[in-house]
Amino acid sequence: MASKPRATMREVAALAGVSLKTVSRVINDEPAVSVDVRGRVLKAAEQLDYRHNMAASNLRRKVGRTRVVGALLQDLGNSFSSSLLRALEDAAREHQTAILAASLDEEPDRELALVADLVSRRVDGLVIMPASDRQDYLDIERRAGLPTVFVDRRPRGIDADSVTVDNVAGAREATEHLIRQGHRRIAVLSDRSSIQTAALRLDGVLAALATAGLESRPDLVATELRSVEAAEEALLAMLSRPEPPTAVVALRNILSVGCMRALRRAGLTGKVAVVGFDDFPMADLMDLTVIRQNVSEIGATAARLLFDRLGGDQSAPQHIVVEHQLVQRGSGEIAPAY
Amino acid sequence: MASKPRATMREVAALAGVSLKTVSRVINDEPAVSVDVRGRVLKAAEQLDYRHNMAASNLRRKVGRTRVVGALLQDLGNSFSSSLLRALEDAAREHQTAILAASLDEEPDRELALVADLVSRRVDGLVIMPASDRQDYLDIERRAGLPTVFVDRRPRGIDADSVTVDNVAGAREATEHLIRQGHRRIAVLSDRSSIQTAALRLDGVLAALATAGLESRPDLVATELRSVEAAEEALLAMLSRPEPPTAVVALRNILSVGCMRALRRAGLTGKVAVVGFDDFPMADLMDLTVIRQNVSEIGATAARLLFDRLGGDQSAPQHIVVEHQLVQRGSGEIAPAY
DNA sequence: AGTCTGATTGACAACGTTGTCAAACCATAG
DNA sequence: CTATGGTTTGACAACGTTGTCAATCAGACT
Repeated sequence: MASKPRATMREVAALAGVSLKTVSRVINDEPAVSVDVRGRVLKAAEQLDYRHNMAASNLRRKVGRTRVVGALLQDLGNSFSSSLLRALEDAAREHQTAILAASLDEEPDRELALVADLVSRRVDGLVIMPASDRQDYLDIERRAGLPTVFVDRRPRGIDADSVTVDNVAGAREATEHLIRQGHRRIAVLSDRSSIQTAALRLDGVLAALATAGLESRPDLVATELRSVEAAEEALLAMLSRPEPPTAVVALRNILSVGCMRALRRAGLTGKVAVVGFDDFPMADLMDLTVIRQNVSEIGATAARLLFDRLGGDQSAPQHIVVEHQLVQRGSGEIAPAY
Repeated sequence: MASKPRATMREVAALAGVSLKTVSRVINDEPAVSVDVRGRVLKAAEQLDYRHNMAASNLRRKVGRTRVVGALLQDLGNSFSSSLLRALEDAAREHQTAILAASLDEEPDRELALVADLVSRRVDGLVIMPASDRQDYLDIERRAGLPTVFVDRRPRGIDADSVTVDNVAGAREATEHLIRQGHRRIAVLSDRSSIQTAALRLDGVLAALATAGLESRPDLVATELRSVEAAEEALLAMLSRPEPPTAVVALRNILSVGCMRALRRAGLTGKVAVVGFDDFPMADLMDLTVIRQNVSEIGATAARLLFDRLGGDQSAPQHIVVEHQLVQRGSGEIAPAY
């Protein structure tokens, strides 16, 4: 338990009877080392349990890459963020790069703090699903050579790469789909309106309603819903009012879950139509019709942009919009009950 | 785009007209600095966009902690791993520690490679859900002062802290629950048998069957199931045979999903009883009865052990077993149909 | 004025590694 | 035997920072 400090190249060199620099050469597989010296060094390193110190190495190297990128996502526990992280990881692995991951939980302060932390750790790049209003504070870091790719949300106050979906169009299509089934009283469940994606999706829903000549009914629009439970309660309240909705658009995966729970509690599963935004692992088992974002593709694309930048790509920032898709599974194809 | 290199303390010192060491003092909030010097330094640092370099700092410091821990989990995209990661993150944040996360995908080689990588990055500690048979290779690292906590699976060939559930008991209870409903032909869906948890859970099922005087029927035991699809196909095959199962124990979350899909395709949802091992976000909406592991508690406990060790705790390794729970939601309480 | 005290500041070495360059070595050719 | 040329090796500085310690300074006291 005494925890002896780790051996350094200096100690390996002493044991092998060579200079420190020769050890460095062996460890880094540089060519100009005779076979027996190489053998002696490796043996000494083995005996002392030598482990290369990447931090020291990076500090000294000319082009010191840490081979770490930061991933600042909304909530690593949510399937959207975790799927994204997984896609990033797979891409990063191909570049021998590790990922420092953290959750922002829609808190701008945490975003600032975590970016500062990652910068002081000198990560090679950043993938961020921002919680803040404006990201102009990142300009300094980008100019200092920190490539940054935005995912899920467009950057504001700064021109940087982004990978998003067309949230307005997706939400519009979800709504139009329900309108086509004959629905006129369509409820909307949305997240905090300060969140860019939430606002855009709500816009899309309202646009579709307006186009169809349906007045937007405040009593059927619930926003600022931050949890499964909040969505559940909000929808339950709507369902118990005089003119209940015959269909629901749930604008985020956890809101879809709350929605399904509410319908079940009200005994209305299969009676009230639902279209959700975001697909998730079990959605098919609940017959849930959704607007699916291809999360793997979003992640892979973001990683590609990032590593292209790290490879020296200096071209203008790109804003890639990944195709979404209406996946019909039944819940969205239910006709109005009354 | 020219990406000027970041300013160093030396440059800040030059601009502020003080020595490098004084800048260091200001940046680290050390006391013995006069107010006006402090002001000059901060202004210079601001002007040059100075960012502290943690790697260099750690290298020099006496007790150089990187304030990074590694989390080697099975699959960051799976809800079990991602929930665990989230719990670890929350605990780590309280210790101003970041997390390097990676997926092992049940590949022992990747485990070895990732551990080596994390060691060379000098992470302060390690949380690992191992993919390998034996982890004796970690002994060297532990002796060199790398605290290691195992989650979900017990260590083998090495004595280190662990946080697990009682897989045998959990699986036994799941099976007994079905037996109590009168089931005699109980199918089992299990993962690769080389995976410790899979093997233990299967043991638990077989023990329960044996105790109840039910012979284990090879035609109702499917192992080596690595995906939702594999589970789905395996169960579908069983259901189409002469003596189909009247109940199923699915020993992992994705296998539960495959199971539910198969039942739905066979038109047997609600007819065949199911108990799953592992809860997951939508399980309640599918009426799925499960053995729930308290994943947040597992993660929080693992983090507590780890940070206790980092705080100097030298006591004997602990093996904490977190309570599991049978959550009845309907699918497990269905009586045999024939 | 001279001395002391405590606060402030800076010079220098060191953390573990790699880049640079010159020295030492070896074998072969003349 | 010496000159030549290539291969192998090591001394030294440097990366950006902090620990150590000594130097300087201002003010207070004799």
